[in-house]
Amino acid sequence: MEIGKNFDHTSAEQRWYQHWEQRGYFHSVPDERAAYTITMPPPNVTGVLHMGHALNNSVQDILIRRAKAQGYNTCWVPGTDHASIATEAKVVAMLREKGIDKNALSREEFLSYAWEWKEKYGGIILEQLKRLGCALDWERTAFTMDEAYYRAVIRVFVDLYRKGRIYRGVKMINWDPKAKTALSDEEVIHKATQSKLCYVQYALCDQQGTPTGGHITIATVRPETILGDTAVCVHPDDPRYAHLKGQYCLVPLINRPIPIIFDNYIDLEFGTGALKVTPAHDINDYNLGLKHKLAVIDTLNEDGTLSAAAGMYVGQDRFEVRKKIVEDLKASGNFVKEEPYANQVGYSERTDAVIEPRLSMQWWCKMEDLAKPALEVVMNDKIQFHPEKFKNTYRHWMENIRDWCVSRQLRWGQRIPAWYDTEGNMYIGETEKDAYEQFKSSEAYRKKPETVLQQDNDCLDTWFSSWLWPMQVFGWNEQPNNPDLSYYYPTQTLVTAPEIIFFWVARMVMAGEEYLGDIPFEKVYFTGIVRDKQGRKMSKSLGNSPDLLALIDEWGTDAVRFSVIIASPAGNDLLYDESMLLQGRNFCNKLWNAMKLLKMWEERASSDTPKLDEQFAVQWINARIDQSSETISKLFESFQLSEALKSLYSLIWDDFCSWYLEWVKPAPGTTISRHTYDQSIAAFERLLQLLHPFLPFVTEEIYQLLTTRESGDDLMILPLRPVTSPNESLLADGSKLQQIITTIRDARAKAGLKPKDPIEIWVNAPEVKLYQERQDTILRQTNAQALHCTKEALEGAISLVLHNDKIYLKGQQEVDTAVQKEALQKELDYLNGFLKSVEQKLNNEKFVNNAKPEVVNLERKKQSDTLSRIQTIAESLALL
RNA sequence: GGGAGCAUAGCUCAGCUGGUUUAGAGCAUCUGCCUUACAAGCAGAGGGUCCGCGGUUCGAACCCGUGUGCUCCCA
Repeated sequence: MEIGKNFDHTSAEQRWYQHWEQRGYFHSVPDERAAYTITMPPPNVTGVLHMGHALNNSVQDILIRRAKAQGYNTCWVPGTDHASIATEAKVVAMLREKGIDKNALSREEFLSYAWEWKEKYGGIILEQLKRLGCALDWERTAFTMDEAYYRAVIRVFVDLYRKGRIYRGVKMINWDPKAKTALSDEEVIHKATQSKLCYVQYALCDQQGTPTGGHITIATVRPETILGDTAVCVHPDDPRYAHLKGQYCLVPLINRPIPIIFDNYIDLEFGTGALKVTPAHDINDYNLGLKHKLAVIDTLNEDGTLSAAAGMYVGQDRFEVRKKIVEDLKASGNFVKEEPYANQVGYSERTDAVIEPRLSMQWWCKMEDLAKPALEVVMNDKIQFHPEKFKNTYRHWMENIRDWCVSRQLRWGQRIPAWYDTEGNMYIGETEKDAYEQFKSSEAYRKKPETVLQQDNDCLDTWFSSWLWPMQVFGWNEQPNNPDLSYYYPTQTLVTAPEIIFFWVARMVMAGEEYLGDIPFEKVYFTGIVRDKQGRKMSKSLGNSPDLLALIDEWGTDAVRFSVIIASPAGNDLLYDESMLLQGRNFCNKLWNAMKLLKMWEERASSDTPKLDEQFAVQWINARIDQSSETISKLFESFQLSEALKSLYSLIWDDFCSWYLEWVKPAPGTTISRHTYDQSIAAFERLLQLLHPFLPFVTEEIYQLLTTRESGDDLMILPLRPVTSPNESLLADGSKLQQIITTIRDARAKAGLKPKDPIEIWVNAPEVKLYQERQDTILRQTNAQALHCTKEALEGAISLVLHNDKIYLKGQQEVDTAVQKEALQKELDYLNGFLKSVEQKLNNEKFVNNAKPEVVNLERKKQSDTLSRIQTIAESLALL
């Protein structure tokens, strides 16, 4: 195969993904190995790949590929979430385009459109994950509305109902008038909003509504709710209103008499200290209403227009009415004034409509008992959170948990398995047949056996299905003891965004504990939030999220993965900067070129015994790889993937390419020993293997091109060798050799010597072994002609000091002693300053007495090292 | 209003239970190189009041207090 100038990501990505899949590397079946399992957070079936998915799934893929190389039986389960609100909105919009009104359709008709939509668009995001290189077990792809999954959700609902944890009741809920559905507290986004605080006066009256003279002024930001007022409340200790005990006042415009009540809930400082009470439209007012047994007048329809109960403005939008009523209050003389007021207003996460607190009959799940064990397993680290700080967030929520509103006024989802007879009696069962069985033994049946039961119209919250994800993807409902579930559950790691810690993470823990008596995952890694360069969260509405597939097309998957991972330190936000793509692509190219270089040597390999310098280089690079492997293992344990990638980047670029390959590179016209060549290939393979989880395509492609492989010899499944401790003395020698070379190059550059200007090196050092043994390498790397050891100072030479070694360089030009002096003097000044700080410590009795002996010894060693360096430099300086 | 977190080079971040230096890396910047793998490159360099103030300690980027600024979560 012809090797191109650069890495061609387009063909490599297609080829290798297909190859891995065909070879069955993605699929897992239980065996004797330990399992490493991840169930992917199912993206919305409506979704398309965005930066958040790219980060999240790159991380999971890295963990999976690494675990596979470590010998685990890895299983990464893909799937999608039916996303009731988002999908229903999409389907409604599609119908509207076709000129079809959702409400004109029967449930069955609507659902058939919804399924049609799902079949057509629902798999897009999963296909996109293939482009990202994700090693997913496609044979296990799950969907939260699959038939079996549906049954599991219904079973859990019925079970919780029978345990008394699920109940039906009227409560104040967050109503989304646009989607016409209830939202949980978690789906409401509070935003600071500039509102107007209106002061309105209510005329005082008697119980019958006859004005008694005078009035009371209230303040409100929601004047349109005035028509639903059923009381005015003041603080019992407020002297301004003490005389109004037992009195009434009139609701403006409609002149309904309402009582003035007293409650210390009132904030004396706010507004006028008098609060209008609208139990139907405010949660606090609702609670006041319960306490004082106030009437409830619901003045709003489900679409946010005013209802007949309002008596005025019927059918008009709440925000229109807010404007109109102010005008009408002005006309009626009730309006006092208005002032600007900054408050928090709730918006729907899905539709961005202003949330309306609304009383409504909903299904609820009691959380207290479920929360208890779920809190405990996180607090005692049976489930580990990374970063740990999220334990606090988790505990805070769990300890203040409120009942979960599990019903949604939608059709797309699991329909609530409750049936009603004509008298409103309720029968809960997994099937309609169950419900009829119950009905048949009821009093209602005896009276009216011909009754047709009606099923509840609502469906369940999507999270009420996804909380079963890690169990149900392995067929929990069909058979709780099935081999897959026993083998893969608990899963090892969950990778998700902190935003859904309550929605999803907490609830999965609850479901796992409740139904399997075990945690669903051992570790949770929370990734950061993806932000743009300016620090703004990437979102569809801001339009600041790049088109991922376009990025992949242009830069390649590996470069995209590189850019995403390198910029996201464990658990911190990711500030996405496209310049990282360039770095990623250049890195792929660097690898490509290293391969090209090695391949060029192949035909120059000889049967000669390796030179000593080659042997050293091979041993050294392997020691460096040993050392990095150890570091990387530790970094993986704490999910420090960006650090791991950085260390690999530098190991490959600096140590392998810039140092190692130069050290073993055969001079033009000469050969390389076969042994060294093979060892170089082997070292490169080790590097590719370590890098593979991060950049799967370029590494596999190069691995395959490096040498002829047997079928099935693929990098993706190559077992990683166990971590061994590096040979420290080799590392020290390598590092010293690098310093010698860098010091000489630096001096050359500073002295204005061109790379081609010949020089000779003299070394006056206490220990010259390394200089002598690695002479060839030093000469080649510094473009020097000869290296001599000496015990004398050399006059008229460039004078350098490295630790305690004096190095002299002699070229053909005169040496500028002034520059030399300046450099040495600068170094001397630094060392003197340093020595002073060390001696300050050592002269401090308290330090010598209190500090640990090894710390004191360290300071002593610093002192003597520095003293001898100072002496060495002073000597060199004296000769200039 | 309640809670959590952050502040280190121009940018993004490391810096473990306080002691290997007068604080590191990548990117960006500057200088010199078209050296036959790579200019998508090579060889070098410069760059910091570790947010301010106070305290604990023989010793503080690190611990405590406080102020300032920012972010997130909850109400």
